[in-house]
Amino acid sequence: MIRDLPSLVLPGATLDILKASCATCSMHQLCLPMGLGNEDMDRLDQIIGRRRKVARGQPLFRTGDGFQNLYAIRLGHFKTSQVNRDGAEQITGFQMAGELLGMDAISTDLHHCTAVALEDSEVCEIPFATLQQLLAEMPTLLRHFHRMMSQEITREQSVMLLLGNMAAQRRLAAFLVNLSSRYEARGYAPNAFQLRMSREEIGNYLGLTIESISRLLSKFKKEGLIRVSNRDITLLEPHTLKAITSGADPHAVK
Amino acid sequence: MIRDLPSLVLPGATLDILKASCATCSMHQLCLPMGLGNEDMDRLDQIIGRRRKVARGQPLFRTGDGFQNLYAIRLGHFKTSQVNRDGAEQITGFQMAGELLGMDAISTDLHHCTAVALEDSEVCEIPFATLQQLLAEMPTLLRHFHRMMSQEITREQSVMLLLGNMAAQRRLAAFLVNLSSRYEARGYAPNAFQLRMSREEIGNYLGLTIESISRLLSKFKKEGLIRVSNRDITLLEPHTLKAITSGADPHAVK
DNA sequence: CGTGAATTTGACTGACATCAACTCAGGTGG
DNA sequence: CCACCTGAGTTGATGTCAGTCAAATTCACG
Repeated sequence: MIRDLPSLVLPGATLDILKASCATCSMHQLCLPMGLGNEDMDRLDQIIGRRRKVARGQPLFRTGDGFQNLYAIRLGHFKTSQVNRDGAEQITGFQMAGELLGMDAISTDLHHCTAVALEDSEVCEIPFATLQQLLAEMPTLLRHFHRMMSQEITREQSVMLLLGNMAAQRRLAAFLVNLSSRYEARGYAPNAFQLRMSREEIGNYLGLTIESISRLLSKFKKEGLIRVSNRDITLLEPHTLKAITSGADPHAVK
Repeated sequence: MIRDLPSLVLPGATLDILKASCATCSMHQLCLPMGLGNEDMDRLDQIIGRRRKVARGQPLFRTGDGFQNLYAIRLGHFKTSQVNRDGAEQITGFQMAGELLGMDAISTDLHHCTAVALEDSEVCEIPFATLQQLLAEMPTLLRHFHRMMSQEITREQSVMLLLGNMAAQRRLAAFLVNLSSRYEARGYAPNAFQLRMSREEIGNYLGLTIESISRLLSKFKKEGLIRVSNRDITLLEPHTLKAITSGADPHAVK
């Protein structure tokens, strides 16, 4: 009845995209595997604007900025966050190479969140006006673009799921499992990677405090589920972590 | 610096759409105010499929169903929810007349959530395949469709904001204020309306228990902020409620 | 009216936050 | 090369908000 939703696992989109690369970008989501011919690909390349480097800690765009471009991350990691009226930041997502930033700005022509590089990064600017023209001419591209927006919606729903009814350790497990699957989809080792974000940022994203994150990581470590050293993480028992994500008691399993 | 984001207030999209009506639907979001000529409108009308009635408690679609149509709500209210692997429901949104359902299914051609009518309702089926063809021919419609998807993304981000860092009474205040603004946008009284969902559903949506919802409603009532009788709600001090939404202490204000 | 469901209210508990002290890594300058 | 400094992270003690459990009340509907 309940399918093995990719959406249960956190965000970031589980796209198997990125399989094709384009001249300018070497990889970005719009270079989908789904039947873009070479000719189409070339035309797409043309609209991919210049590359842009963003240094660690620098914003790619801010809440309230006018909307000109979408951005395909070529290299590096970003976080997107909103700021509450009382000044509290809420991180709404972490994005990595191959993911697309800025889709929330389409509705009002203003960015609704701020995107900041977590490390020195590089993006491709995609002028939205140009993209639109192209979409009208290329049905396959249009369809793909819609899939990507829809996927973003699904991703966010799964975060709502997490924030709405998961206990702290489930949230963290889901977070780790999600990162793992995204790295795997990109061809990296799924069970050993570097966290690009601070404990504080993880906590913010998961609706927990920095201390809770720290304690939970220690707990997982003590239980032999992971190895942690600073920001280096190794998932020793990804299967158990997935079980925790699904609500299983860590001790009941195993 | 921080704009008065509609997104801070919960979901549901604050669109001022619905201003135009179309023959089949009397109203739906695709009949945007933004410059659809009569001719375009007629063509749009043609693809709006048949109306469909959905009785209270009945699903419009379920998680895992194949994706055929988008649905514009013509009359009534719906909730969308996902089910966790351990069987717990998480409500991801409440939708009312003039809002669009099903956009999360575009990515995989499968519905990722279940939509259930909260009361006897009526929707317009919009066959997505047909819509797609039309989008390719009508740039204004395409642009509008993108806005709507983007708006859904923004809406969900604001729910994440709420679930991630708001205390219980802020969540409830935000929920009430959001409903209020959506009714207002539809031409209904903004400060007196009927809740279409149970306390349990509200609690589920806001990540709280039914008891918490009940207590908070009682508290707001005691403080003179609202009048409650069963599902009839009157916002007596919408301004104060908005202040609570933004993090102000209810007693500090006024 | 009567019966079951929904809601309210109260007492208690627990998970996570808060506050505070401490450790550690990495960088800087002498 | 080492002493120092700073910010990130860890760990512990304590507090509190919202959850849990339970009972009372009201509501919906036959």
